[in-house]
Amino acid sequence: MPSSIAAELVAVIVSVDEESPRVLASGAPAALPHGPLEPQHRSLQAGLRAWTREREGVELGFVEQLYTFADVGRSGRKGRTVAISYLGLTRAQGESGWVDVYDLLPWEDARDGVPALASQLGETLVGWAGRDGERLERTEHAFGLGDWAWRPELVLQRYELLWEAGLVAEHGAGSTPSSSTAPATGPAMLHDHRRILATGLARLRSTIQYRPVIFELMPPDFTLGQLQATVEALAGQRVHKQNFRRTVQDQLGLVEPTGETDRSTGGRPAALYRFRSEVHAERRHVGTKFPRPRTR
Amino acid sequence: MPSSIAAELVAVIVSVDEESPRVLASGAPAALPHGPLEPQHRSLQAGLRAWTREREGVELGFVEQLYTFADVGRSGRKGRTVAISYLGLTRAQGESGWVDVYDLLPWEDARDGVPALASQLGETLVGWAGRDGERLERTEHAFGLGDWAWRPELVLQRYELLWEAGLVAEHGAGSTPSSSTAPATGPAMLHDHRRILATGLARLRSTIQYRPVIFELMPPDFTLGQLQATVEALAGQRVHKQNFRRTVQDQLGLVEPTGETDRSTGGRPAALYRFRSEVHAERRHVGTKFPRPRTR
DNA sequence: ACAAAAGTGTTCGTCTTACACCCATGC
DNA sequence: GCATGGGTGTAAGACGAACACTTTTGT
Repeated sequence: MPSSIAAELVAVIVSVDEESPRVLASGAPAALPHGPLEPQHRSLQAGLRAWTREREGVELGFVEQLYTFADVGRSGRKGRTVAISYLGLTRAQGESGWVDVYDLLPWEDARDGVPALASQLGETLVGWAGRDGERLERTEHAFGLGDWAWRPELVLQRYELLWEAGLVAEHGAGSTPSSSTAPATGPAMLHDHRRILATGLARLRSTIQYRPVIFELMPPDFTLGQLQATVEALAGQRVHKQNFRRTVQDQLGLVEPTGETDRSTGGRPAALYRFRSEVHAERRHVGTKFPRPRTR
Repeated sequence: MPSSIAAELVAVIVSVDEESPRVLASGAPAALPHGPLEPQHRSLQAGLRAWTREREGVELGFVEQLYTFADVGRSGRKGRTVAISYLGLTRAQGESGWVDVYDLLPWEDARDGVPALASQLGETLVGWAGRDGERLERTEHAFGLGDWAWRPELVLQRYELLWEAGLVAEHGAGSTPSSSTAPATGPAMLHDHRRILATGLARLRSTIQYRPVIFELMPPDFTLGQLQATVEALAGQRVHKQNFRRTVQDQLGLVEPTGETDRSTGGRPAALYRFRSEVHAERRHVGTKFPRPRTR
């Protein structure tokens, strides 16, 4: 007979502010929206949507299950708490409650090259790894050292290395990083919420490469420049402009021009596009592949 | 405060018998290994390994969380049961308890072309979809109809369509498929275990394309022909021989010749290879991409 | 000899990345 | 005029798929 266990939902709700990705979080230490499973909802996804609408006033577009965390001691409570985490996307950029993702994971924004903080952390981890070949290889792989290129989607691998090395703070469990030697790695979040956030960002960065979920984050009408800026904000990486435009337009039928233009861009007016809603969910597997500039 | 809920683990444990993939299952209706979360295990993965070793006598290699099922009524029990499902790979081909995956999902083996059963089911689903454009497009996409190619990894999409149309039996919930018109779609499994199996096969077929987990299923020494047969058994699809060999060998450092040969192949003796264990887990992201023959 | 499977060399075409360049607007 | 971002054509190259062919065994 199954054991009785405390179970909760934790949500990584993401929107984009043209410049940077934002996540719903509140309190001190910051906490992702979370709460118990409500028995009245037939499916978890439906429950999450209702719950986010009622409690946060946010209507979700794309929703995807992330991971179920159940390690003993993951919450402060004694005994085991199972957390089923979800990723949700919304274009509602409602006023308050949003936190810049890169304030919480400050080494993850590589739009202007790999940030100095990431390089410092990589070096620190190389020292931590010492003679341990596996640790060293994981570090070089995750942080783009040696022969490896920086790969934006390895968010979780980077976070887990930092956590193992005691370089990131987690509220409650574990010790504070030794602030003398180590660089500042951003604020702790409640329990393991920062790990859950890292899981969500990793998944999102992977997903936008092969499914056009990016449109869930855009306003109804947008320019290709805005679309590119949104992709770059999430990916934490620049993409090749000309090829990005082509890729999007060649995904025949995914977007269509509205006929209007946006003159506020500071240069030539940009044509506005909209996502073609006739495109059904399954057709959308074609994805928003984006060409990365060959850095290195 | 989190609600108290019944929680269990369900495992999709896979091995390959050169000819066909096998999964651990037992009983009537067949059930995947499952049981309550044991409070003594710190992490779920560790728990699953210990649990599989003790109860099934199987030592797992690769382990990965699949999905957490929590729909009301998914188990026979009243109220909600949360099932955290895992995929595990092993080379231990121990005697009993193994069931051929394609006995349970008989439309999924496309090694000799898309099976007649899959085509029949596709046609039946087209009828079921009727004027519903989204259903029709999902069906054509999942079953490789119209302009779409058959994609082996869409296991779950196919299963869910069949389930929605009432064409697969699930034990307890739902009705039996109307046996007069519909083709036979294999035996029911306990509760939603066949759906969980479909989730596992889908994940496995995706994973082998970009991570060399295939080696977890091979004996220590193997020929490239055996390796190819194993990939084909899982993928449910033939691959191009010459390019497969090259791809494997070009993944420099992934395999190395043992110097021995296997003369039992019926033709020219085949060189034996082994997986290079010096290759650490993180390096292994390079993957076992396999070239598919261009069918269509 | 011939069947059968192992193994090698090379061509062809597509898709990714990059480069070069023109266009339309505000200041 | 010139800075700024929008927008198009085309070439270099990597990679995937296919073809043609040789090698080594068992019967």
